[in-house]
Amino acid sequence: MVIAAPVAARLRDDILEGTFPPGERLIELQLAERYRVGRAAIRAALVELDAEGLVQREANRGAMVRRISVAEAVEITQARAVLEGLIARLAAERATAGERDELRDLLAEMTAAVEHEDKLTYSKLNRELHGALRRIARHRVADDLVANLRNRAAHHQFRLALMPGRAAESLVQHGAIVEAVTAGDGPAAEAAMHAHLASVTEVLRQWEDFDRGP
Amino acid sequence: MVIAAPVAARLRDDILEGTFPPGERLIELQLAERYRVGRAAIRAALVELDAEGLVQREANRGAMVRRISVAEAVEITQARAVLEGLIARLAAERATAGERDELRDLLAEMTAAVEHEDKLTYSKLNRELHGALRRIARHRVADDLVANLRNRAAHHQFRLALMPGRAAESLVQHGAIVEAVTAGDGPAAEAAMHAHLASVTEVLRQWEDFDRGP
DNA sequence: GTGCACAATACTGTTGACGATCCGCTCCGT
DNA sequence: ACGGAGCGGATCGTCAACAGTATTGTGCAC
Repeated sequence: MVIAAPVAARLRDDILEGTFPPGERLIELQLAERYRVGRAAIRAALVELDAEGLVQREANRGAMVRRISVAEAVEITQARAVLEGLIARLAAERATAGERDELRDLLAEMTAAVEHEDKLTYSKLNRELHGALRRIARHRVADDLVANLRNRAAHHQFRLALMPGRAAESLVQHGAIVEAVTAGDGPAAEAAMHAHLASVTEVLRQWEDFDRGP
Repeated sequence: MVIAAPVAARLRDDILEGTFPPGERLIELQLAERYRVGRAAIRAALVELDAEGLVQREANRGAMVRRISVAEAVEITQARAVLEGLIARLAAERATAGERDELRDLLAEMTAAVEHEDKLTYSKLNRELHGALRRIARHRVADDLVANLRNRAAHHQFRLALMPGRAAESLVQHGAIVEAVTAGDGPAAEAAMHAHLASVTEVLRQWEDFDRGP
């Protein structure tokens, strides 16, 4: 995490933004040339991303961008649900006045984005809101775990954000979360976060049925 | 995870069983000789264990066994609480008749261990019970996360197991968990698991106050 | 035309050596 | 005695070359 950080970070970004789609083979020599580093640095980065679950490695067969099935995305979202529930509860207990304002501002921007039907901005603000909660909760362990889980399911998350009507539904749920957190009501914030991610899980489950349908 | 697996696994075991205590420096050349492998394999293993949080690496300064503060152990236990709560709930929903018997048997053995004041056996059965629940829940993502969190706080966990009277208190809580799971009551199982790990958190918090006391 | 043995290829895994960096220690000036 | 510059040992980071293994393509027999 320390030494290969620059290379691993660049490779991670490229994977997350789709430059290397799921299933793409990651050949050490090509990556070494692309990032202008030695093969050793690439190897270290691949080991790191493998441990993160973003990359899959097989002995003597090389590495590839990990494919996340919908079923696995459901599991990831369930794990996120309980962890972000914890984060929401702590955020409600620990938020300062300034941080509460910040959350309300973010929610206002999200509302505006929905009104303008700007899905991309909404998706970005969505990430920012969840990130703000993690920062406010000041819980390093949960923060790291959630960041990793989010990355793993990033593709499905993106697909979800583009669904028609999804942003509006999501906005209501985020409103409930922000309301509970700013009110300092931990249990309500946790419940609201659970409800939010349970609804995400539901959508994913429908895809699961659809994807393996006829 | 794949190729360095054998070396990483051996090193992990040695760290967990205390052969390399927290703070111990892990020098690549020494480890390479100890495990009869090249330095490259050691490097890969260290990167992997770094990502797991068991080892800390600094550029040009080498690796050492990560020290986990009591404060961090509290965070780890909180994260475990919500994840194992999810596991307990799923286990309650998914356990077969045979698996329910297995849980009851484990609980009976734990009761016997407490009666004989056999802390070591109790600790081992404790791990087995939590492991059985993870297996029964069939939730790969949560399983992996919890396994990792458990490893990270292993030392504190061990210290906890040796506390006088701790086993008896723990037994009651595990009884509640097993009862809820075998009854198929998901929410009750989740609540019982939360209560159990909340009590662990409480003990850790007392240590935190004590450790940095006078 | 089809199936199988076999060779060519492509990539990974490993090794050894070299250069870079950091830490502790000594030495010297004040 | 004290503090800072300089030196040396220890250890990591990187590179180039080689060996090993899986995969692909080719030719031959039938």
